[in-house]
Amino acid sequence: MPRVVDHAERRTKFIVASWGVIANEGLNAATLRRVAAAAGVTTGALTHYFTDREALLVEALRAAHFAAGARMLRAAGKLDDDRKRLLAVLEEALPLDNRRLQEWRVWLAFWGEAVGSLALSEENQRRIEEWRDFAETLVLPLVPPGQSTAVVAMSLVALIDGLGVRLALAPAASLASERRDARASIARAVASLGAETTAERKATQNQGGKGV
Amino acid sequence: MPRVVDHAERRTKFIVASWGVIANEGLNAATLRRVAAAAGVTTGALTHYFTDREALLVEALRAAHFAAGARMLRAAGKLDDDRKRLLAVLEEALPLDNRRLQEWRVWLAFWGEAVGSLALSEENQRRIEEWRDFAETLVLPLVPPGQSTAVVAMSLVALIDGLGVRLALAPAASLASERRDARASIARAVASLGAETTAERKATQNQGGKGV
DNA sequence: TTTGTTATATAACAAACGATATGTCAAGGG
DNA sequence: CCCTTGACATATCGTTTGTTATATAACAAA
Repeated sequence: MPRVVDHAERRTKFIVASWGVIANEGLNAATLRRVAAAAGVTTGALTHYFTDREALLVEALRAAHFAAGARMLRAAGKLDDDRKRLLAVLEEALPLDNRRLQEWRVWLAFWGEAVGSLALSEENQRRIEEWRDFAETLVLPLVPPGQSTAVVAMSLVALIDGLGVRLALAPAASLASERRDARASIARAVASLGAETTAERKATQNQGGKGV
Repeated sequence: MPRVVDHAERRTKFIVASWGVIANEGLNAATLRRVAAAAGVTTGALTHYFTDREALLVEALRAAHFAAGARMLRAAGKLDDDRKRLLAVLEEALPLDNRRLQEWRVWLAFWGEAVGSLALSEENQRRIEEWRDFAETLVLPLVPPGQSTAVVAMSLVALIDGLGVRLALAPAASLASERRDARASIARAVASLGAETTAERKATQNQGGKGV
């Protein structure tokens, strides 16, 4: 009897609409009216699928985390070599295209707001821990015996976060060159990581091969 | 004839009050009424010193940048050794005490809002460039001849930003251990920076003057 | 004391917000 | 054909916001 629609499809439509508003106009601009308008409907439709504004925003953040996590797992699965896999995942994490740039701006907006909101800070903390654990497994076979895997992984994660923030805030004019520098930065970090284990045995190979 | 007050002192009082509100309750909570109450006055006093809410916030951001910059310059001036100076400045940049933690949370809040506001993004961009230029001058004597100074500096700045974000968002329970890891992370980064220049060329043995 | 000027409190107001209630239309089973 | 049910638009309420206007208090000079 009821008029039938795809609930999941509607919800993701609103999620995507809220991503666009947040990334382009900031989290404050993501009002119920504004998000509904961006999705081409009115607030009546939006409140039909999300009880609260906060529920919408938390789900938007969660969905962004999930999408990014899925992409990174896919990037990791393609490669066999440990160092190449690490590099591929780190590159996948950076905002090197517009979709990922939007994602980073969404995260950035939520980070600022996470201070005052318990639900947001918990969701953020969850993502941070997952991302760090994943990085540790990737880094494990590459870390030299004398060093702490946790510290090495934390350093790489922090490097990605810092580069991501920088790219997310970069003006459009300098975005291309900043992206180039960011890729060179993580290439250097991964190369110097190997230099103390494998490359030291092979001696002098990566000096001209990968340096930028 | 006029009733005389110290204008600069009043303005900084409001700036400091807004820092506290932003760091503890988020940027959205930093309304005129809330900031005025945190400063112990009403909105009438606040609007007497700042034309806009935006003017107050921009000045709060600018003042936070200025305070941090002054601290880092002071940290740099104390030391002569290049590597020690770099490490000291990087440690000074991290949120290792409550005052700096508050500062980082203020920045984080503004980063999220900078997307939608031209004035905020410009002020942010200014600070990012100054910080990068400063890092380049510190890194210059330590970077090996084959590598790009800009990339090395960018890597270190990104590392600091990533660690700072992580610490700014860390729950109070794990803050102490996270701070320890962060210090280990930058110590490792600075040490590995020297390892590729002086140590590699001089065979890692005899370094009386400039050793780690 | 008087007077003029500034600092601050108080009050008012329109705009925008989240939330909710109500109305309307579409779709299918009886 | 009717009637139920869900999807959605529209309208409204109470609250909070930034901003502005007005009133009061403080204070220095005349």
